[in-house]
Amino acid sequence: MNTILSNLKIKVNEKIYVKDPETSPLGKKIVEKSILLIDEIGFDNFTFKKLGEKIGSNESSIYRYFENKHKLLVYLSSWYWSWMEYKLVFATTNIVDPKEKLNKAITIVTEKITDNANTEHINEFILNKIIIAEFTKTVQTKEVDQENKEGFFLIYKRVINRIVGIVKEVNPEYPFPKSLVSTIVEGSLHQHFLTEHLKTITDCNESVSTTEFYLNLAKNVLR
Amino acid sequence: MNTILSNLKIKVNEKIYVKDPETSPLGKKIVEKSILLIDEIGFDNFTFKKLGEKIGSNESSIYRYFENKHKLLVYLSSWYWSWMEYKLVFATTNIVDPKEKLNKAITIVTEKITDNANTEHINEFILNKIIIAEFTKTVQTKEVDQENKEGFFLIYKRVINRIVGIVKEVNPEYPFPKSLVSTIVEGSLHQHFLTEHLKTITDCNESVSTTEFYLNLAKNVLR
DNA sequence: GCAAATATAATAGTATTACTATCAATAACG
DNA sequence: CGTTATTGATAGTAATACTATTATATTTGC
Repeated sequence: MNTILSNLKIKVNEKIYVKDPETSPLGKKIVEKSILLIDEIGFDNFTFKKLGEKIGSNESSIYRYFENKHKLLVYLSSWYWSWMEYKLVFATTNIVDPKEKLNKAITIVTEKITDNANTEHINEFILNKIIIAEFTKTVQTKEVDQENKEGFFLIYKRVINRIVGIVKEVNPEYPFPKSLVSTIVEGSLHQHFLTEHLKTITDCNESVSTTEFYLNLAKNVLR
Repeated sequence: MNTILSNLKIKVNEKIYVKDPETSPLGKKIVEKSILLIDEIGFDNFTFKKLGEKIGSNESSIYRYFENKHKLLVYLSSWYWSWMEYKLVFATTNIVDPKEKLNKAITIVTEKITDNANTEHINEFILNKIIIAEFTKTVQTKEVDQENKEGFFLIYKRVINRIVGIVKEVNPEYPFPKSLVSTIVEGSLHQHFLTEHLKTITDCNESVSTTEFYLNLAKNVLR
């Protein structure tokens, strides 16, 4: 899979950026180093000025790619969920048994990323850390309805609904497939966060356990 | 219950504030109006200057109560979860059957607040809206470990673990009680958010449905 | 190979945010 | 009635979140 992914260009909604960062070395550097810097100091403390210093480039140059740091985070999230979608499709095609397919899908979206799947300038391991720590901030803003209308969260919603399709195959009678999947996807990010920071309210302790919890949950709910 | 609650003073960790807002009219006004203003413009756009204008008071006076807006939000959250804890305790004492007790508990924490339980200066209906929209921001910061050590999230964790106790009564064999409860509590806030803003990835549409979904989920998982 | 177009860097500047400090005015309390 | 605590007003600083302008590279198209 690695080789396939390394050749694949992940498409992100054009409205998210001013100029496509994939089209220039500086753009790629912005993406690459912003991931590292957000992980290092947190999104709240992250500024374009600090990023400029980090990449030896000018603040104003970064503004030519992204309007503001919020949009940059939306871009990184979109990239992440787009990447997830590819992983999902790859892992589930040709599997006939719906239950097995669902287990694969849940595993993909709930497991912690431990390896870096060699996309040249994007460190998936660290990007996953950012998504765990900051993803809800991309949607939880006053502008969510406007941005949703503009398609900023399309890929995320598509990932959810792809899994919803599998859930319906497993049990067409189950009345809450969408809520179940959005609970699993969002919830697993939250469980990873708790594992790291608020250990007393989670049973998950390594990468395996969060996935185990949700595999068990889905099995029980859909039988 | 309303009358009991209106007499009750909810206790919040002293480290969260500079001066206890409950001890003065200005303090109460800060709490009251900050809830309205955060709901109105969102936490990201909320500033002490704007709040000062809104309450006809000086920015610097607000700083005498709260170090910064983050701490104010942590205060509001603590108040909210403390209130939840009271509601939980009231609704579940004297119920013998663990299953019934759990159903009551899940209902309390997952239902949308529709009435204002007459705490003089706090509008619980709007506070609930803020928690839905902004709660994760209180924990998802770079300072979470330090603040957790200082006990900023104690009440929240106590609410979770109180319900965990009931889950264990219902099914002592179930291996993930903490993750289940933290998924339900956090997840229900998320579902309420989706219902409001990203309707295509949730089945919940009114207050009832979110609770129904989680009641059903818990029943299936714990049988 | 050179002109034209494009991308980047450097600098400056503005409005807002997130505070801190100081001092005067007022209210509360014993 | 005087002390103390509380609030208000003003000022000031450093950082943030940008925008605008101009100079300098770099690319590319003919």
